[in-house]
Amino acid sequence: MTTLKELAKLLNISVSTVSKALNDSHEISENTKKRVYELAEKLNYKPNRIAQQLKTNKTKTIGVILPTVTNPFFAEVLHGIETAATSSDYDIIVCLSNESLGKELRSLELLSNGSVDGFIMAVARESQVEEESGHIKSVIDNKIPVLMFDRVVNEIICDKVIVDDFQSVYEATEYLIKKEKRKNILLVSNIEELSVGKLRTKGYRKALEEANLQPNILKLDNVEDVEDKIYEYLKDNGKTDAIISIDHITGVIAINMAKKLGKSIPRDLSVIGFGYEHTHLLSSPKISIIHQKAFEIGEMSVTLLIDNLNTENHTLQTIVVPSELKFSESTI
Amino acid sequence: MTTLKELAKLLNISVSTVSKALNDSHEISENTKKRVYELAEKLNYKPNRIAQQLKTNKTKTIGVILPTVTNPFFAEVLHGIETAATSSDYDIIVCLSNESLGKELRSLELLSNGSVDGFIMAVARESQVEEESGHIKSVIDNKIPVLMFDRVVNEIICDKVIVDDFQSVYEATEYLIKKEKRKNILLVSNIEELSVGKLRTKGYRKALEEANLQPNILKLDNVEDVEDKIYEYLKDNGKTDAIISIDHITGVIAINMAKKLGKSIPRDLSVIGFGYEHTHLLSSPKISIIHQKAFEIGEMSVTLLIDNLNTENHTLQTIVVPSELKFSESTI
DNA sequence: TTGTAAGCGTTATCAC
DNA sequence: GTGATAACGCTTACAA
Repeated sequence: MTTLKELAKLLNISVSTVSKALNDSHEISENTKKRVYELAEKLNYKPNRIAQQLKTNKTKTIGVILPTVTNPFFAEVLHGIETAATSSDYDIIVCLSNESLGKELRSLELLSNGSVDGFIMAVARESQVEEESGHIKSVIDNKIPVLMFDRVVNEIICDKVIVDDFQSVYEATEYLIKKEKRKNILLVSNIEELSVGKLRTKGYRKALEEANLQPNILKLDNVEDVEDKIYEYLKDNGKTDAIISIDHITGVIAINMAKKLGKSIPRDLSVIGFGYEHTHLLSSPKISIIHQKAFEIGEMSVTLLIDNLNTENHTLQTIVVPSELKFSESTI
Repeated sequence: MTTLKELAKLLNISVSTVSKALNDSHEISENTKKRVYELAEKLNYKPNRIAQQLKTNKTKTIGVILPTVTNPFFAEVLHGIETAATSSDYDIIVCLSNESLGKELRSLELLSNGSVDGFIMAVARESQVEEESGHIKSVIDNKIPVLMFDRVVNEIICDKVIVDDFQSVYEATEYLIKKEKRKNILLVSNIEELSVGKLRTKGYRKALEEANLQPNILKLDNVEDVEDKIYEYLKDNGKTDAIISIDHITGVIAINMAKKLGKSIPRDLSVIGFGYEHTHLLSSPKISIIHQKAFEIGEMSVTLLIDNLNTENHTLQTIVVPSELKFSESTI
């Protein structure tokens, strides 16, 4: 790679002159600038990023720690993060915790050595279950800003971008009760142990309580037997007239199982699930979805973190990104 | 952040002694080492990564450029890449081209300034359509190793990790013809312009040709009207007795549409699609899938690239990762 | 307008 | 066993 030194030597001027010329300093004559530009162009000179980082003590890099990226929600958030970061001239280093506390901890530690200016993260499942967050606190204590999104830790004070988990499910449930006159609404959940899962279930319970209806919750822990479990439940509980799935997959499966049992959707059964960009394409009849604005969550996270990095008196805040209830044509 | 200098000052010894002690040099006395270790531990000293990178001229970072990450295939590849990179002590900087040539070009350029030791990439759709690859060649000419996976450019000579696109579809088609005695096999495709799409279609054609059957190809360009197009096709072509989808989404939709038309699967219609980890969960009856080993592709890519980075006489190679034909219970 | 020199935090060479 | 010094490539007072 071409360096300033090489350019300087070839042009018979000093390194600092070259540096200033390339930074378009007013100190340098137009003539010299021109000579420098041309040679730099010719030799395809690019300032060494590492050296700049060392000098300025800024990496312009964000560490992004995600539980997984095969879940479309996190994939879409990553998309938003990458887009916003790029447009602010930041790079992102991505680590996947695979829902493991240990991996999350190691990633944070490894990148806390000057590799990144700050972190954007969603807490690993294990960290939430174990209620362990000392590793995150320690990063913040070391003056490296952290932003948490979606799955957050209440005890930790930092910027947060969250979804209206409680509210969206509350409203969806209320809609089923009031508009569609449903009385036996089943909640299907495979994320009960996550902060977001708890909030969503809470929203469901609240709406039912207000209508004096009984909650029915089907907890699933193993993705592989979801089909059977739902099928059995629907067979044994013929009165079920609506299903709310609080994840992005069991809703589609519920529709398939209901069809298998000869139920007409949405006449006999309404189904609302969480979903993202293409979820609706995969079910027929179309599932109604609570659409989390994952891309926007990613974008907002970057904006907020960068503000924290660049603003002297940044005030920590929690932003709630409202979800959008998207009714399928057939349900409405 | 604590630096060597600070440790040195506090211990009243020189920076170089501290450095050597921390690197467990035999030159340093056990006693000194102990004092250094303890203070470093206490002050949570971590060697500044940027300084090390500048010194060694190695970033231990891989630039990963993906067309998108909301496609489960690329998400899973990324998972494999992250896993393998982490276990080899490499970080990854992720850029998404969003299928755009311009973005791909800018990402490559931006990271070619010493930010990464090498690249792993799948070419953007636009780059393939426009047959533009000068930007990639120029990176390689600058002595930065590039590894391409899945979507590759034949003209560029570099390490490659690819899928057996031709072979897998050829075999799947052959299976439908010979074992299931299907005669009217439809190929559904929304990736016709990609190198991988062309290869898959070729495999299909070859198998049909050998059996003296006519190809029927339904090209879809807009995800939103896939349902209607498939529905119409199946309605107008009642003799269709098998469908091969060469992407990861239209197969599931085809099953839904066939059911809507009252067809029995797999009796009236066999469906084989491309799929990944959880694809089969989303359809009922279960779709048969050509399972691309996305995670392994990611892992292999990292292994091969790192070998290139660290081996003096690395020989460029192309690795083919065979797919696995997974028949649903109901089809077999 | 240009150049000198110090410094970012680390490692490595060489002297003491 | 320990320390002084230079170097990686860049930026930036300060000097000329």
